[in-house]
Amino acid sequence: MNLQTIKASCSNCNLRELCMPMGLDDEQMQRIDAIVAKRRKVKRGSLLFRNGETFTSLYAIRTGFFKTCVATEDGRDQVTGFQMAGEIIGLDGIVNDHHTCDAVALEDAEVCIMPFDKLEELSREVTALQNHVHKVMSREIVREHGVMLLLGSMRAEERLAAFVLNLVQRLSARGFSKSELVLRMTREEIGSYLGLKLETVSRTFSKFAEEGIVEVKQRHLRILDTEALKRIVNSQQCQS
Amino acid sequence: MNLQTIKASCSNCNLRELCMPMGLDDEQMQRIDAIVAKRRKVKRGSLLFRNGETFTSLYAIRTGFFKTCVATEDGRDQVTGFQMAGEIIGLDGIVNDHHTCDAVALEDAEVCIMPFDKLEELSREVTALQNHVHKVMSREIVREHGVMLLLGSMRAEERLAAFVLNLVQRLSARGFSKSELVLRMTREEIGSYLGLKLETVSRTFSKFAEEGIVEVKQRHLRILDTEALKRIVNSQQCQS
DNA sequence: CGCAGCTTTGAACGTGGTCAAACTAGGTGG
DNA sequence: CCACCTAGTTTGACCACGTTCAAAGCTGCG
Repeated sequence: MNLQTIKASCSNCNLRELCMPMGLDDEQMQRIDAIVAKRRKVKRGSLLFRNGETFTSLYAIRTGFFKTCVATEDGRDQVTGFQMAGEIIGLDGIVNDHHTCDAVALEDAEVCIMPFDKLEELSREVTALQNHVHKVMSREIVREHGVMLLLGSMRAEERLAAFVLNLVQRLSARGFSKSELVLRMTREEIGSYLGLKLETVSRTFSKFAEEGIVEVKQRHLRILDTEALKRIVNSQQCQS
Repeated sequence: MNLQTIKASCSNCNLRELCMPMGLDDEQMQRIDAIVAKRRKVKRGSLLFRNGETFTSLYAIRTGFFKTCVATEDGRDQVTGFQMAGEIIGLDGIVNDHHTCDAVALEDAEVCIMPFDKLEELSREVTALQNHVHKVMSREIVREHGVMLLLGSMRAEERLAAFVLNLVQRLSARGFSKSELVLRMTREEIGSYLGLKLETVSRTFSKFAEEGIVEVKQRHLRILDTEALKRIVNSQQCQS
């Protein structure tokens, strides 16, 4: 268990606009600060929370990179998402007061702890916060619709192209390069997320590289032709 | 457009325990009644809301059966869920104030209209309602995790078995038979939901029928061996 | 240096997709 | 009332995409 906790402060956090509502006055900001009191460091490879664990808090990622995954009794498992700085995880725990998936840090990470009872309490008084919480949850629902579309109707190349575009888009929204990125996850984890085997992911990357669309060197990825990736995703092939 | 609206009342609705929080006092119940003021009838085949439409309300299904589906520009589309009485639809619209999927009635239906601004307002005062809204959204997130697991890691037979078991479980929770059901959707819609082609759905039903697991007669389905279906879903075949 | 974990690549195979045709049920109009 | 039409379903034959199994290569770390 990794329980190192540190005092947090949203008011002077540069990720504020990503995980908090906008247009709050000083008093409201302070009240949020009071609630998001602590941070927690999570070492690469260790869990922020695990399936079955009691749910108490949502977590805002400050630094680092996570995957969430669900599992069946018979040992199957499925990566349900990759999360980066500014994103909120733990929403799955609200229904039944315990988590239904694992959250694993793919690199050393730090999260802000947001106790959910306090969050509910405050969002009864701060309308902007209430609305924000609703939007965060709805956004997650819409994101998952997109993943279902991907898993249900796309071919391997389309899936991987969509995946890369999505990653680079989120990274560029955080000030990183639009054309270069380091994959924080293994081929197997990408495959699990995309409903493919790791060999297929590897092969498809190689194919993209042969075609001059990307440069792949292990986990390092350079995008040479973004438009080609977009064309692959929107290829009318599966017109039905 | 189908705008027939009728006065609603949650307080004496027999689906109350499905779509509303429990343990409310009379005053709270009345305030909810005041908000869920109207119902709307939706004819088989017509839309409750469509992609792009402005979001104003959530809908609680009173009678009937819906599908929701998302689409890409290039004509691909994906059924993201089937919803029945007591379930809430429209959550996708909260993030961006407009819907991102279509909701189609698969049989004549009636829904209760819950204006979302009013719902937010009241849930600031009625804690049980606030908590309920959060749980409804979280439940949808968890459900979608399950679909992702299905689409990402199961084979055709496993998917269809899981689908049938899920349907019959939800129906039996509403007082219907555990062994007999009428499919409200086409093979194509089932296929879209499960990431399979309609022919595969048909073939797999036939296979189950040959094996004596179910009896299939068009849309009418009788389950002869529930345990066999469960075994198919939990088959360790994809042990990885 | 040597080992473990991850990745790449090849060859053979199988599940599910594609295309096509026949069949069924339900609704409409002559 | 039956003939017809449409939408949906079933079944067959063939094919392709992605999986499986296997081996070799790369990278980083103790």
